[in-house]
Amino acid sequence: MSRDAATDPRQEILRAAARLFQEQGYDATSMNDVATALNLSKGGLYHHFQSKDEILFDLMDHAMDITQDQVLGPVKAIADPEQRLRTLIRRHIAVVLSEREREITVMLHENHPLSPGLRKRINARKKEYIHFLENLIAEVQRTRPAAGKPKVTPRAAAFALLGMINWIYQWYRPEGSLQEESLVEQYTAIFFQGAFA
Amino acid sequence: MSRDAATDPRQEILRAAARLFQEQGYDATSMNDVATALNLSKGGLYHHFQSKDEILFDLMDHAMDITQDQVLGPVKAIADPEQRLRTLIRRHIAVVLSEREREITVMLHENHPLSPGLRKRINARKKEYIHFLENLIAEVQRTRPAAGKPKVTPRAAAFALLGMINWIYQWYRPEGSLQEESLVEQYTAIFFQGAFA
DNA sequence: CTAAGAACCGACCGGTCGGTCGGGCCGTAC
DNA sequence: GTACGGCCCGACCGACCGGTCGGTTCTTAG
Repeated sequence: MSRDAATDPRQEILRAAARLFQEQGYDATSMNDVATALNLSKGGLYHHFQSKDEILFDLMDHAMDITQDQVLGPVKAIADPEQRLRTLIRRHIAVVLSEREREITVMLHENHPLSPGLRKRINARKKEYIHFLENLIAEVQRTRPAAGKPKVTPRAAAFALLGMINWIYQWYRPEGSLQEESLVEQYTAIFFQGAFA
Repeated sequence: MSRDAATDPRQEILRAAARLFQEQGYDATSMNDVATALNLSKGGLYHHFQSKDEILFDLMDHAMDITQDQVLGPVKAIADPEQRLRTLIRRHIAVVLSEREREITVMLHENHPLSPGLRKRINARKKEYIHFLENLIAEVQRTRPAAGKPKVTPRAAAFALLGMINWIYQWYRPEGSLQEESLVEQYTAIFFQGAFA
């Protein structure tokens, strides 16, 4: 039978590594740090992973899985384009802020040179997300009869939205005054109507 | 008499280091790399800087100087709040995209642990920028009589705008189809009226 | 019980890193 | 001339890194 996810050693290692990479950065975290955090020796750690890069890749790939499951999947089930976009914003912010899903911020920040093959796989998944968002924005634009033709291309709008949200990890502190729910509403308002509506 | 800026060895070193840090990252760039890029030995390099951290700090401090000179300074001279904000967006984007000012992206991306004292100085300058932007947005909100009270706080709007712009370095390629002028107009439009105006 | 394989340990390796140091070169002052 | 300081070289150091390896312990199937 398959492994219980809670005690699968690879999953545990990935969780610990994600925490350390997020706190100290990938380069500043040694394999010894990861092993020690798990009450393991470095040799023991290498029994489960072949290399440090493999850990990073698995982490990033897992981060894309999370995005797929928590954002893209649920969102695709929504019929109305505008509601679909609003939900995407809400869920994307939720994933970035999630304490449990530290892989996401690691993936957003680290751009350590993986082997070209692995790098391509991650980039392909990122691009898939961008294109989905781009198409979704284009769809919403079509349902909203603007006065003239819209000034903003779906592509630029997609990058702007991703920037707004993906930058949050740089300044957000859970103990701060700006809470998740308020953030979702305000960012949604800015993207749909601007900061001065 | 004071040094000519073009031949000041410290400035030359900072330029070279900025280029390498941007291309390969701070950790992945050795002092030997920096020295070699300048046809210098590592020992010679250490004649001008005491440590690698000192280079990084000077780089970041210089990046804040550039922001001061190229963005904050010129913008403060503009009387009309809305024009002031529009110019800030334009100039902030210009600085992030500037090929000559690589210090900026290094500062945006690297968060290597500097000594607490140095770190505080950089953070203080960043906060000063944020507060200026926050106040400017509040001022524009006052000049624009919104229907009800504005839904968006100046603080959230400031972070959203900074995220949009500071994230650009993650995806922008000068040879791409989206050019600086178009980017400025579209980002400005999104921030003022949303993506669907 | 035994045997086998997974899990793990800890010593170790080659290499690289940031940083040091003693000394050499060279323009300038006297 | 010579003494001196700025500038620079290149050999070197200790620490640490990612990764390896031979061997030990634990688990489990038969």
